[in-house]
Formats: sequence, structure tokens, C-alpha cells
Amino acid sequence: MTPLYQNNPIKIYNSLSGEKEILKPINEGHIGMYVCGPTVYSNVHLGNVRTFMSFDVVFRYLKHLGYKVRFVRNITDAGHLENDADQGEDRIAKKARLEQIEPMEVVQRYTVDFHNILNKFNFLPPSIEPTATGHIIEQIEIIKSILEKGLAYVVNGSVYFDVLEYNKTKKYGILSKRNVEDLIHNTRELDGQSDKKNPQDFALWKKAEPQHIMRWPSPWSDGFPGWHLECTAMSTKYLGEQFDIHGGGMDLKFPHHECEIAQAEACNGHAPVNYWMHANMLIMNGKKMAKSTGNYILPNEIFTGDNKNITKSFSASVARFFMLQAHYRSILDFTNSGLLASEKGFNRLMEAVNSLKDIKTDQNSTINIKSWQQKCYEAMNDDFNTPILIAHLFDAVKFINQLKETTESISNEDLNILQQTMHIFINDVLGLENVSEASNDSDKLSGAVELLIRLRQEARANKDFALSDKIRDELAAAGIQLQDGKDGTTFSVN
RNA sequence: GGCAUCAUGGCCGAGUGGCUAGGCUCAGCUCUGCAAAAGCUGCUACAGCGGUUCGAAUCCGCUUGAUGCCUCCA
Repeated sequence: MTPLYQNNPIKIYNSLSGEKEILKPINEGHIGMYVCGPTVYSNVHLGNVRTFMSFDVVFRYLKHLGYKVRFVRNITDAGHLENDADQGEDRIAKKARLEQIEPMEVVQRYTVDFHNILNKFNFLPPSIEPTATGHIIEQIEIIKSILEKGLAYVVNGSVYFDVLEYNKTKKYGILSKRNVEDLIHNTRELDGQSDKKNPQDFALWKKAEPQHIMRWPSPWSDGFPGWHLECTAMSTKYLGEQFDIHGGGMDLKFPHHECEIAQAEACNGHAPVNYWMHANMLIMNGKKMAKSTGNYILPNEIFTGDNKNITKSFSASVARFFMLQAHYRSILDFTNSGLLASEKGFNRLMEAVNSLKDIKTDQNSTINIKSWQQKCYEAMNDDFNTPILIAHLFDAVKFINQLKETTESISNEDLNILQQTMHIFINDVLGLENVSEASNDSDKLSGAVELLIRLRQEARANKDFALSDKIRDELAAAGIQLQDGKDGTTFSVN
């Protein structure tokens, strides 16, 4: 059987070129993808969730197309400084100091939180989830190599990347479309003295101050690696010197990803990544999310409803659906009304899916199901356009409801395609879970509700509307909604 | 201040040089014992000002605003 990817060329918006390009893997049928993971020094940010969700869908779709995908997403557990000044403190070390626990306790706590949240949102685990502290040796080797090439220098036990020297032969700023001259002119004065030759230079290795507890031996000092280096080390180790896709949040474009390119170019002499993808920001109520202003919500608070920015709790699937209704390259505004609208739409989608099993087939179809299916693929092939895909799924919802009304008809073969395609895109690709269907007690529940439906039918036949309405209203109050259709009554659980 | 991205109907959010997004809301109708659900119908937008073009919301310029980065953040 020919794999699906052969008939589904994917266009990816490459941040490097600023254009959509056809994805051509380095090795046919294989994709290497790296996504910058979280720094585990506090609870995972909801914006983080959106970014990782975008790449979760990319991962899912590539896999569905039959690619063998190696998806690497790191955990940053050292080296991410509070700021770029020489006194900048490691974020994890700082948290450890404030809470009076071991740095690795901080790492453990928030790594567990990260995994918990992502599980609730039904993320697929990456193929490899490496940590910065597990790859100190690899990072030291890269620093040695860059030093040998004359593109880094040692000062007081720290090693810095020499951006101006690098810029003589390569171009620093190709990803973020900046040039070094502009950077020099616009550099703000940092407080305090610096070991760096130029403010644009960035640390490859930092010497640890005596009180610094996170430290490893190196040829230059007891210290710790620079933040940008870990991604170069781990992506090279697991995906090679050149790989297909590198993703991350828009805010990492500069300087983080720019530095990754420079490090890899310096070390290996060629570009590390063919396709750079950047997910756009999540804002809330039109403004940047910030703890300090209260314009902030923790992922978990969506499930509990315990946050003043929302009026009720929302399931992870609804929140996921809400985010996927926007394209990954657009800014998305997280609002209560937006979530409410998405919840209604999501429920309508799921009810249509649930009713698929009751559809009666006919000799012929009044819909071109193959053409519809093709449109779904085309939406995803066009830079993973989930909002367009969802629009097509709602076309199917309308059609399914018309089938129930028997104003349209469908053949047995086409119904199978419809069912499969809905399942593929809703569950496998978008990663949405049908909550009501997943309930363990659904068999017992439906048995009991079926009984009440029959009693109500009898009451209605006897024109005992007081009783029939009582059954309907009290079930509704219990969260069970009856739906009268042409072929009898069904129900859904809210 | 510099760089980048963006600005769509009541709301959210796609897309395109000339032709349909989709969701939510709203109004009318059908169905119903009454509802709900569902179906049908309606609401026709593209920040402002110039320019290119036979034709632009879509391309270019300016203005205004938003978001991101430049300083920790996905």
C-alpha cells in the first residue's frame, strides 16, 4: 500500500524564508522534528500549552500520513538565566533558593506538573524527551569545537560566542531578519560590567559563582552551560547535524533560535534545520497574560473553573478545540465568551459523531464523500490549517443531521468512509476526545435513560403531558437532554 | 526608539486579485401536544487615506492601532 504522504504534499510556512514551502524530508518517509520544551521552574504556562499543542497536531498528522517521525522535545532543567547580565541567576537555582529545596526538586515538581497537564490535554508523548543536565558532556564538546574554529573566546572561566567574528563569514540574524549593525545600535546598556566583548555575544559556558549549587566541571571552570546550547546539543545528538523541522514559540525566534543556528553553523559549517516553524502567542482578553496584572490563568484552573477570568469550568477537549479553531500562526485571544461558543460547537460536533452509528444506509449517496474527504486532507496539507479542517468537519455535521432527517442518503461504502474520516481527523489528528462516549458507566446509564424514554413515550401516547414533561425536565436538570427525532428519542449527557 | 507580524460582519476566527469559509449569537419558518434538538431562510464584512490594475478586502505606500522581540517568557 502506498503511504498517504505520497499523495499529500505538505506546505509548511518556513520562518526562514517567510514563505510556504513543500515539505521535502531529508530521508524519504522519515521526519526529524525538534521542539523547544519548557524550562521547568514553575507551573506550565497556558501559552506553552498552545505552542506544544500546535506541534502535537503536526506530529499527529505527519504520523497519520505514514511518516516515521522522530519527535524530540527537551526539558530545560539548567542553564536558563534570569537575564543576560553576568550576575544573571539560573531560573531553577533561583526557585530552589526561594523555596529552600534542591534544584532537582524544583525540576522534578514542575516536570511532573508539565506531564500531568499535557496528559489532560491528550498530548502524544514525544519520541525522546531529553534534559539539558543529561547532556553536559555533549554541550562541552560543542563548545570545544566552536573554540577551535575561533568563533568563541574564554574570559574568566566563561565562554562566549563571538557574534561579530561569526558575522564576518556567516550572517547572524537570518531567521529574525535582523542585522548585526542594527543590534549594536539598539543595544541597551546593561547594568554592571560585562566579560563580553560585545553585548550581542552570548554565553556558551558560564563559570559558577561560589554559592551557585548547579555546577559541572569543564576545561574552563566549574560552571554550567548557556541556555541556547542545550538545544543544539540535543537536536544534533538525536536528529543529526541537519534535520527537517524545528519548532517553538514565536518569542524564541530571537535570540534563542538565532543562536542555535549560529552555534550549529559554527560547529558543523552548515545550517541545522530545513524548516523553521513558529507558533504565535496566546493572549487573554486582548492583552498579554501576566501574573502581575491578574490577566492570567493556569491550565488547571480551566478544568476547575477556579479563576475570575472564566465563568465556568471547561473540559480539556473543549479548550483544545477552542485553540485549534485558530491557526497556529495567528495570535489567539483566550476569552470566556470564546470558550462558551467553542463548547457549544464542540458538543454539536460530538453529538453528530455519536449519531453516526444510527445512520441508515441507502443504495446511493447524495453527497460526494470522497471529495469532502479530500478537502479535509487539503486543509491539513496547507500549513496544518486546523480551522479550515474544522469548518469541513462541520459540513459533515450538517450532512449527518440531514441524514437523520432523511433528507439526504448515503451508501454503505460512503458511510464507512465518513465514519473513518471523522475518527481520523477528530481523534487521531486533532486529538479530541469524546467525553460522553468515554464514560465507563455509559451502558448502565443508557439502559436507565432508555427506560425513562419509554415511560415518557407511554405518557405522551396517553396525553399525560404533565408526566412526560416532568420526566424530560428532571432529566434535563440532571444533565441529560432528550432529543426527539423522526425515529424516536435519543439523549445526550452534558 | 529599532525590527517583525497583524488589523475581517454582533462576537470568535479562515481565506482569496474578479465567484462559498466555519463556529457562536440574533430574527423568521418547518417539525413538536408544548419545548429542546435538528432542518430551511435571512443578517454580506474585510482599520483609515492614497496608489497599481479592466477589477483589490486580497499587491504597493503612508497613517493609526494591536501583539511579539530587542530585557526573563512558548
